[in-house]
Amino acid sequence: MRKVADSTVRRLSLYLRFLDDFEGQGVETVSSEALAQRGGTTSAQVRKDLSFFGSFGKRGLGYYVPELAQRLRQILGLGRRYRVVMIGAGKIGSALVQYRGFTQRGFDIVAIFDNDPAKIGTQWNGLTVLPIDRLEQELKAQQVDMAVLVTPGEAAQSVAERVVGQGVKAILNFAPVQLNVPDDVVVKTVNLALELETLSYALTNR
Amino acid sequence: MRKVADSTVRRLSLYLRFLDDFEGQGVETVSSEALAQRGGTTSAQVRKDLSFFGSFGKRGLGYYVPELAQRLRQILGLGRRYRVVMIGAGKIGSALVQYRGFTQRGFDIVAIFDNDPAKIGTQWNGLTVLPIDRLEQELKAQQVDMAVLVTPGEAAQSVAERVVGQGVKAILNFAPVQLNVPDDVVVKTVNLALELETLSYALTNR
DNA sequence: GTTTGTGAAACGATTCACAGCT
DNA sequence: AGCTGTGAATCGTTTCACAAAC
Repeated sequence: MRKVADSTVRRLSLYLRFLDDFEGQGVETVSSEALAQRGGTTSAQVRKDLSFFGSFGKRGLGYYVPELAQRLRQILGLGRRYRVVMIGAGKIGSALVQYRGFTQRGFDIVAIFDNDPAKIGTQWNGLTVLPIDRLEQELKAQQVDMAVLVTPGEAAQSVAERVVGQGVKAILNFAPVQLNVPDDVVVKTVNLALELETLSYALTNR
Repeated sequence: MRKVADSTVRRLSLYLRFLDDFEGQGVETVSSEALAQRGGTTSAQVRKDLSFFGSFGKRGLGYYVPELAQRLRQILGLGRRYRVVMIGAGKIGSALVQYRGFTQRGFDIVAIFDNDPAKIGTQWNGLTVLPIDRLEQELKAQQVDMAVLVTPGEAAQSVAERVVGQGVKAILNFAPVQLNVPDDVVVKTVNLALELETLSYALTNR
């Protein structure tokens, strides 16, 4: 089952959200065409995406909404909760800590770190901001699945190395730099400046 | 020059950041290989990316750092400033308003809207939060290039239609929904839940 | 009759490899 | 000799189209 395109996984995640909506509206079955329309893609694309993982539909009928949702949750690894540490208690970090979607989707923030003495010791959503020196100690003390990096660009690589050194295998990176990590570590970078620049490109070239 | 892949544009934006670094270090020329290494890609990729827009290098030598940087700024449409409105003065909105990278890269936030009476009238980084009812009026009064949407999911589509109705052609969307807009409007969606789910997928399937 | 699941075809992006310039 | 610029080859993804299932 290896080697499924990133674009496919992202679409699965979208489909799951649509299924949740459909389920909320009491819809029982859904066709690949209906999912496609909601997601701005084609029915063939939907079926192909799903086909990498099995065949979940009934011909002539479509997919049972709750069943397909359940399958997708399983495929995406959402049948469990994840323990997440946040590194950087600045503006974006603070917004993320309070973001409901995190917890709702199964991601629990279990520690927050910063190196600013003014922030260390303050309370964020029930968690005390810890000094960054305590990073290794805390990662050893509690099992952690992911790190969210919200540090300045200069600090990001070194922090990444420290969390990777403690066995963390997934990083969500908001620092505007390209992180260098071993092959068995997954990094997703969200780079705002880059998104803005693709918009400015699109506005310019029309 | 039409029809350049999104992935190409994103890489150009990365290269530009590397060139800024190189320039800061006083490096005068740079090879496609050097840029490639910094960006985790290949020299052929770098040259192909640039070749869509012209030939900026000298054979046997590489590229003049300041010249190539200048060219990339031009290609990406960064030779001017953009006027941006922010819609939604919640946690993420507030973090974004204060984010330095916005202004640094040429994007000026010129108005902020919300529908929460508790927020309307408060000051955000020198701007007064306006009631969302004033949206059309303000968009008419001042030329605006982009809208950043930081509303709840339910509100996003309707707000998008309102800004598009006033002629805005670019939207940066942080609401976790798929926006439906006319073909001549560009939307970039940053969907946190989706990024988290690709990470969880990656952690699960190894 | 409807809709899935999937090989095959079409399309698009990346990599190769080398001729041509400096 | 070194490095770019670019057609040609390769690889990966999306779309087509239809037989099989209900």
